[in-house]
Amino acid sequence: MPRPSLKDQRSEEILDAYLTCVARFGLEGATQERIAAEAGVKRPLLRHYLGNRDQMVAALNAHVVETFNELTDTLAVALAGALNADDMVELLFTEDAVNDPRLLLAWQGLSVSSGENPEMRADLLDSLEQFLKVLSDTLHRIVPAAAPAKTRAVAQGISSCFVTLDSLSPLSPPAEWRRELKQAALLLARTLEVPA
Amino acid sequence: MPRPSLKDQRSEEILDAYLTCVARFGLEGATQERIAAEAGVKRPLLRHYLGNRDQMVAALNAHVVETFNELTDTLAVALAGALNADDMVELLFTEDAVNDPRLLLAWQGLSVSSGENPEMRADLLDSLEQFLKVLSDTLHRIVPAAAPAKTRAVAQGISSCFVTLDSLSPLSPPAEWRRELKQAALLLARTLEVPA
DNA sequence: ACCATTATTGTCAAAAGTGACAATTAATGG
DNA sequence: CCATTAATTGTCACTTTTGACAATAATGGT
Repeated sequence: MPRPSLKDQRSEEILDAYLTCVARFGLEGATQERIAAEAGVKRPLLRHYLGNRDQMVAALNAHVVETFNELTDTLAVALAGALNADDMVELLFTEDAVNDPRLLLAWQGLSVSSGENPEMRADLLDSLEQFLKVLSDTLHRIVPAAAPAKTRAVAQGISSCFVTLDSLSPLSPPAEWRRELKQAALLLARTLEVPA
Repeated sequence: MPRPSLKDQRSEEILDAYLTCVARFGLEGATQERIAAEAGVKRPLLRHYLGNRDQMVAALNAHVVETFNELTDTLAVALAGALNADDMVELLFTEDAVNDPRLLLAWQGLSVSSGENPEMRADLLDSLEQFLKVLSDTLHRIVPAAAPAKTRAVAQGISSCFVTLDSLSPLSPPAEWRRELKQAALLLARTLEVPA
């Protein structure tokens, strides 16, 4: 009887536009007008679907965290086929889906303003911890002999290179940097395979 | 004859307060009222000393870049005494002056919103390139035999760990992460000393 | 004491952003 | 065709932020 609800679809579209704006202007710079323009809708629709500003931020946070977690899961599956450090790094730095810098930029934008919101902070931290765990577990599977602490440190370093790549994207750094960061991750991963 | 000018001192104070606010609220979230409150002055003073909003952003960018460059120079001096990879990483991750996350956070905040401002973008990129060069040169001095490309990659990786440390600070991550990132940098640096 | 210059504050108008509600349009089932 | 529900838009009031100017206070030299 009722008109069919577009809530899910429209919410996704708006959140995606929101994500774009946060990546480009920062969390506080992502005004409702910019979001609406980006999404190609009128401003009042934002409120209709996502609520007021606080609720919008919460929704974006949930969306970012969820997307990041899904990405982590996808990555975990892909990494299951990695036989050595080279495979692993190759997968990490070529996965196209991962190559959307907006997600990481929004993640960082949210994290800076998460001081007043413990829940957001915890979710963001958890999502990163989960990502680290996947890297760490993969490394452990590939090189079981390595000390856990060392494996964990390597995972942190690789994650760091990976994150840095996206966080630098607004500066459009020279193309070599991408290769260099990738190679750094590679060198780091190999340190596990060649125990001193 | 005239009243003595406090322009330099006050400008520094205000810029420091500005830096604090940008680190905490992001660039767009650093309103003049927050800055004024943080600096302990009335809002019109900001305009008196630094001009309008655009000029304030430009001034902050110049300040951040300058401070970062000075820090890089200081680091270069300190690193001149490093004899091996361990020394280098130890210096990097203990220098107290470097340990002010506000600078890096503001740097990142500025970088995301630098798309519209090519000059800012160039200055920010240069400051990071200079930092990388110091790391790279130090590594080359310590291990001259290493291939330049490899040295450069290692410098990128170490820089990445270093930057990540500060950029995560708003989430107040577990204390282990600091040690892990430090050890990742250490492992990476050592890869130069043990050529395959 | 007076002058020149600067610091500092007060105040107002304009602009941007947000919240909320009413009104209109559109689609589906009966 | 009608009723119901949701999508979509229009619009107004309120708050926040910014820009700009005037006015006052303070300081150092003459």
